[in-house]
Amino acid sequence: MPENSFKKVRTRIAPSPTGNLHLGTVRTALYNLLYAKCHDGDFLFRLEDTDRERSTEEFTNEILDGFEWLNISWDDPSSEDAPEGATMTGLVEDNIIKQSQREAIHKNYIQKLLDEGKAYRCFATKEELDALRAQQQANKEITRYDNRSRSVSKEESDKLAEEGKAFVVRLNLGTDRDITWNDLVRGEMSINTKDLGGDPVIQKSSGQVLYNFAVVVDDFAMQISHIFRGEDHLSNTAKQIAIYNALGFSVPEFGHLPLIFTQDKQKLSKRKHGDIASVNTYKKQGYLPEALVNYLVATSYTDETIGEVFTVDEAADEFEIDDISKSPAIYDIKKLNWFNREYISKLDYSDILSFCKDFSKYLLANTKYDGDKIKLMLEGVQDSIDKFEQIDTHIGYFFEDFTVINEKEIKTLEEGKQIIEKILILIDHDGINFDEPASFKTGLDTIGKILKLSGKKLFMPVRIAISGKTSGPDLGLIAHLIGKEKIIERLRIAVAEAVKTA
RNA sequence: GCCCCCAUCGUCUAGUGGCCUAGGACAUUCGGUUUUCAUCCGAACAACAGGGAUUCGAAUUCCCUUGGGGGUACCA
Repeated sequence: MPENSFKKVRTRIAPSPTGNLHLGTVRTALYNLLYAKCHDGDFLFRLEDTDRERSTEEFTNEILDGFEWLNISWDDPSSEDAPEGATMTGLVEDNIIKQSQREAIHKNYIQKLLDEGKAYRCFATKEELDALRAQQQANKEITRYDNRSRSVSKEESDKLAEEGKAFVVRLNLGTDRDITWNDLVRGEMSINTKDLGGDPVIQKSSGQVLYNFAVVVDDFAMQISHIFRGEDHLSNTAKQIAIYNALGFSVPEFGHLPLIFTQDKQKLSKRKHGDIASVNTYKKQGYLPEALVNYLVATSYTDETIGEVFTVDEAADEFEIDDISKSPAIYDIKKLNWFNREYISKLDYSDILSFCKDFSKYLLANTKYDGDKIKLMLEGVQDSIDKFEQIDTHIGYFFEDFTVINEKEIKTLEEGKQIIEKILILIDHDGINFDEPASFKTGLDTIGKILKLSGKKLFMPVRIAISGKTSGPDLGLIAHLIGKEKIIERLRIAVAEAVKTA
């Protein structure tokens, strides 16, 4: 573990309730959680709800529900072994620290910086700043704030403020200075203050404190020792380190994680890529939280000893920050589906049943089948579903009649007409016992011998006739579940269809 | 524009100077098992972006080029 002055490893996830829970947020949370767990540290949660215009209660609940569904929980920041001096201000129910509860504290620190001359008021109007930018563009210069208000005297500044002139507060970054840190994922990092766009605003003219500032005050107050976040925060980190220094706080360790990309190699964003970025989508489609979590951790992280399929606890035992990749990971829904299948196939029947019930209109309205038959039915399709949303397409024919419209399938029916007719005769002579799943198959076997047919040629027409599909569980099982009467009906229809089109 | 980051099969990655004619997983294709289906098993396909340098030896170190991405707010 890298050394710093913090007494204990404490990490956090700090989502902002300005949108629904994002896959990237979850992955960031997971790596922070894993790092804390493998160092016997704490993993905390802070809600960054200071943007009053965009933050909503609805998003807050959605984020919290999402984490709960994923079984990601955080520690109590006020627990007995919390580091000395760690704040409890802003702590609300469920171990959540709300940033909006800490505004007074943020403002005190702004004032402190102002008093110490490390920050200053900037009275430049929007028009002034626009003109500056236009001028810089005309001169082909880099557009950035020129730190003009640094030179305003303290007296002047106080006077203007007293007169009620609007101002923002900016942090004095100094001149041409490299801000460096040893990034836990990327190694030595260095960003020059002149590339930061001028002295950053830390308090808006409305009096509201800005993200970069509030984060630093809160992270230090919470005694956060390690911060893992997306690499899109790289330049924020430079500004934040400057703020840590100005405030005289010890600086935590930073690690910048690779981003998740979409197929088109853009940052996975809710705005551009819609639902696929939102955790809720996966919940609604019937993914298992364990599978989603596993997939998310496994992109950008591999460990030979735990392999591909693992739980958070298993990963926490072996977690090494060095095993995190530096390059972005392209989001691959097929791989996620594979993970989900893996987890579904391992589920106990009671879980299968309860998930299927949540996603199936047929099971909801079921009066046809008893519990034993439902069990046979669901176990028959368990291995073939990617996500529970698909359940009804796999079991629909057990509940509802269908029409074969696919030309290829109709052709198969025609070709197998004789087989189907023979089965009907066999059933008519009580040659098949529908109480026995094996019986139907034995009957087919006999017919196959008579007609000198086997394999696909023998089975596929029957499969299509009784299920309307080319794949599914064992034929004997299907016949057993659907029952004599219905099977006869479907076989007769199939013969009629074959005749009609022949 | 400027700053920063990244670069191995289609995708996720293993690989930290010789064990690499580059390994695994997903996907794809083809076989086998299951007389059908699913599963399972086997196989095939397929990559070190390019150029220099260092070295007896480079996917691995350094430099350049190229490509991709991120940032550049009184958002978080």
